[in-house]
Amino acid sequence: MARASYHHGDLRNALVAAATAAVRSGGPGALAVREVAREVGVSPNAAYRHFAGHADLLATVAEHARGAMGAAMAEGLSSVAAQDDPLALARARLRAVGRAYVEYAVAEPGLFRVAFGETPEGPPGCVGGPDPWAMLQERLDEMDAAGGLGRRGRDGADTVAWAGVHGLAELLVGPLAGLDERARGAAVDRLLAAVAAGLAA
Amino acid sequence: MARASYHHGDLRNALVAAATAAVRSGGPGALAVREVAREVGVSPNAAYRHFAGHADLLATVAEHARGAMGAAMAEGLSSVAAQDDPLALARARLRAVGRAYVEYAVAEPGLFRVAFGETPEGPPGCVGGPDPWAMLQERLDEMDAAGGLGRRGRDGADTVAWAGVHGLAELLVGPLAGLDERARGAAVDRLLAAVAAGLAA
DNA sequence: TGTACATCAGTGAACGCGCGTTCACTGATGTAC
DNA sequence: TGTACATCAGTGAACGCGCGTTCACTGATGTAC
Repeated sequence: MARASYHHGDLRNALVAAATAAVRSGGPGALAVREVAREVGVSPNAAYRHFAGHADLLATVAEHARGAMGAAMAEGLSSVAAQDDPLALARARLRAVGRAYVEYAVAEPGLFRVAFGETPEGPPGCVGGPDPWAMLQERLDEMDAAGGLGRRGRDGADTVAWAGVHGLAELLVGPLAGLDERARGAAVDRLLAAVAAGLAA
Repeated sequence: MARASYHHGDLRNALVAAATAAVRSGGPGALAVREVAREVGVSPNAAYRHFAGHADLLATVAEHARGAMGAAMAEGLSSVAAQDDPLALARARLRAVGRAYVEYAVAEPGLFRVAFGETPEGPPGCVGGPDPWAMLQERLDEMDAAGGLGRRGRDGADTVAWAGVHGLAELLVGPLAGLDERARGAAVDRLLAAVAAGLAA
């Protein structure tokens, strides 16, 4: 794995990849500039040629994690069967992105934490995939157009939907880790149904 | 602040208090055994007379934080006006504990994070106040008795309710910090309504 | 009521560690002529 | 086509730091007789 030449050639990407791997297996706290550099086979200070520092590297990992989340949601969305009833379709599409969100969190707890955790002052941003937040907005617009949002309408529907899905994801990754896959699936189903019902009321 | 005698007299509590203050202002990552000891005016290793180590101290802080959350919920509950309609009452009581949950999180983000964050292998536990989870269960039992849980009934209602409220709390403390108080209040109201509607469906 | 002694709750010093970051430097690359 | 030179992307060594934890020890407390 030792590189032949003095110049790495793709150090920035290599650093991001190694940093992502660290966060993936140990969460945000597991990211250390020195260790990432070591992993890539480069001296610690080489990283400073590509990132302002630790916080910058972590923020970059978060951007990529959000992109990956968006990609997972897009994939979930793409497998929703077409349907004549526009409301049923809109609901199915909203469910699909919601389910993908939770499943991504469970599959990648470390990346999930860094993607949507303490966001210190930075604009969200998103690299390598569609923006999860924008995808949610589109689903809710569809719901609205299909008449799936009740008395309270479109305003604030985004926060409700995001909160439900995000909360379940957090619980499944934290206090409710330990639920087996069956129980987890049931919880996801019930929560998604409740969100739809809550929005329709 | 220097203590007169060689023995502190109440070191364990003093350490917990200092540790709580540290977490309160900087989150879980801000807890350091040495600094806590310094704060209390005691040598670092004195802490090891009362706690197995860093993790034990942090877990103790988390227990107290959960107790404080339970206390906040109990207080919210106690101010719900009596009412003839049992279903309306049950809903009001559920809303009250839910609102208190979110408000506690916003008021004490550091403690909230440690209370319900990564729970590494320990049983939850709860000191200094009622158990939040138990309080939620009771509310849902009341909802059930009053006929407020719809087709899907009591099973899994706890996860749905907790997820909604917990998710909103996380968002308000993370990506949606920055919402002003008015917008936050509206989001809480709408979410609580959606949860009730979701459970009733 | 006094005293010997076990126990407990602290101290002081040190261990080894890995971190983020900066300094002055050098090997490699590519561009202008 | 060749060469001087600016620029870029790395290196090596060191800075100071604070951490968790352990060691052998000592001052204070309380209990049995």
